[in-house]
This record gives sequence, structure tokens and C-alpha cells, in this order.
Amino acid sequence: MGRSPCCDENGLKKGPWTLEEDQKLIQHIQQHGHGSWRALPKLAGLNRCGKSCRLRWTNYLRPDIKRGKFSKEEEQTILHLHSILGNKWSAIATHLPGRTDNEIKNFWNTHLKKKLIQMGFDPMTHQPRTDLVSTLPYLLALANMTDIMDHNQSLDEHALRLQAETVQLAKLQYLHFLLQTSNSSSSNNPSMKENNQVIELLPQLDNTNNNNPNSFSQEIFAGFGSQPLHHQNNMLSDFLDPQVSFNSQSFLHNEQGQGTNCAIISQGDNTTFDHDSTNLIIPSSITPNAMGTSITSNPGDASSSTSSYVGGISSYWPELFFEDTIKLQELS
DNA sequence: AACAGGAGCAACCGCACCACA
DNA sequence: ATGTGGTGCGGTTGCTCCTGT
Repeated sequence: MGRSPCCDENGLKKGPWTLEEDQKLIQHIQQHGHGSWRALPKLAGLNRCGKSCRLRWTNYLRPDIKRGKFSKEEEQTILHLHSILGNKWSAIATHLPGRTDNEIKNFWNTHLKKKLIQMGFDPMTHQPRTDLVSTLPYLLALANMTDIMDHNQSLDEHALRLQAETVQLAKLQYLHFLLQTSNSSSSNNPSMKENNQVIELLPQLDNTNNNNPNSFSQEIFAGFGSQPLHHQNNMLSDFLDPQVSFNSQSFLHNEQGQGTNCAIISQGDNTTFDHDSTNLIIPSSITPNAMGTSITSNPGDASSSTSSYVGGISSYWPELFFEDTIKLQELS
């Protein structure tokens, strides 16, 4: 059913609020409460529509509003809640005292969304972007460009750092790609085409880091000997040996604390990322089913440290990789 | 110093939902 | 059961400020 806009009456002011208008609104609400927002403007002596008054009050003038930059904790909370709730800004705002839905929405759109995109995540699904193969050449070009600069005497530290970060980013995205393609292959057998693409990319990755004895392709293949990527029994878990995947120990915890190929995320009461002990603690309110696909290192063998919720941790990857990025920058 | 482009943010718009007559 | 008013919510716009050239 249609309804006319509340602000279509002619003569009502729009646009930025003046100090005088703010004071009128504050004074009226302090004395009488807001009551009916539609009736408020006349009672308060404001030439605005009720909706405009309500927005001004709830988003800006309310006394309990916290202003200023978002803290790291608030940022983590937003990311976490957004991975669960999506764009339910008002619901997210209820967990952040003093912050309005509008403020959170703006912060998301101007900061966090870009951050996720830069890190190769889809900001809506919080999963690695599926267009890795198309974005990787760009990353590699960046890396190669700085590699060329490496031979120039005028190279500064910034270029070196950029190169390192770019290579690391490419590695991260590459790992995500492996995780995702393997995870999405219901037959546990990634297509030959996918694997060939991956294999073709490896030399490019290594070219960005020729001086490193532990080149990335060597790291990747080290986890499963000389098996080609399209091996019949190739599983996601094959890629998750802590020695193989980049910084895997920082976000995938091996249940036995040994070098098996299966990563385990434990469930606990608090939602935290314990960087030191390499555990991601997932709230018990989130069930494994809700989190995503369960993966086993040996299908059908329940004793083989099964049920790592690898598919489901995608919701948490953003905060994980913020941590990793910080670590990277500190190292570089 | 002047200008252009981008980022950040307040405010607006329009749809959806709910309560009530 | 239906229509209407009030409010909430998410998406979008446009203004202001900042930064780089």
C-alpha cells in the first residue's frame, strides 16, 4: 500500500540543521519527551518534518551518543556481527552502546568494506572472493613492478615493503582460493581445470620471490609430497598442514597439536581470536551446522580428528586476517 | 595559492512493518 | 479483513573537509 512521504509538504526545511534548530529540538524533548514525532515539529516550533526531527535526535543529538573514532574492539565486534547478521545495522548497534546504526553503517561503508575488499574478501559473504584468478594478475603485476624497482639504486624502503606485502597478499589470496575451491567441490575432487589454473599460477608467485629458498609453491607442495594438485584423494585438509599454508598456525588450530593435515577450530563460550595460542574460539551459540561444511582428513574415519569447521570459519576470516596483516606489517 | 579528486559523514528517501480503528 | 498513521530501517545522496598536484 502506498503512503505519501512525510516531508512532501511545501515549505518544510530540509538539509543541515542549525544550532538554533538543534537547541529547540533538545529543549522540547528534554521538557516533554518526543511523543509523536509527527506532532513534534509544530509543538517545538520547528519548520521540519517529524521524520527529520527523529533522525536528528536519534543520530546526533541524543545525550548518550558516543562520538569519535571506533576502537579496535568495536571494529572487531562490527565485523563479527556483520558476518552473522549482515546489514542489520540496528541489530548491530544494539551491541555497541552509544553508537547509532547510521554511524555503524557509515563506518562499514567507508572503512571496513574497503578493508575486506583489499584483503580479497567479499564484504557481503565474508568469504574469499571468487574472482581471485582475475585479480591475482594485478597483484602479481604490482609485485613484479616493485621487483623491477629492486634493481634500482633509488629504491626506498617503501618499495621493499610494498613488494613484501603484495607477495604476502597474493599468498593469502592463493590460499583462500585453494580453500574455497576444495571446499566447494562436493566430490572432494577439484576439477582438472581449476587445478591447472592453480599450477600455472605457482611459477608466477615464485617469480615474485626468487631469492626465497622457501618459495611459495614449495611451501604448498611440501604438505603432500609430490602429489599433483589434481590427485584423486586431494582434500582441502591436504592444504592445511601448518607447515604448508601461510601462517596457518595463526588461525587454524590442530586438535592434537601435531602435524596432521586436519585443522580444528574449537568451540567455547567466548568469541575471541587468541593469537598467541593459535585458537579461534567460536561461540557455542553457533552450531557447526550453521557454520558450514565439515571436512575430515580421512572421510569415514571418525577417529581421524575429524570435523574441522573450515567451511564455516569464513565468517571469521576478516578478523583473522586483520591479525595476520598486522603481523605481516610488523615483520616487513 | 588554487584547483581537483576522494573520503567521510550527516541527512534524506522510500519501503516495510506494526498497531489500531 | 482492510485501510491508515506512526515508526524503524537500509540504501543513497550531497555537502564539507582533506590531501595531493
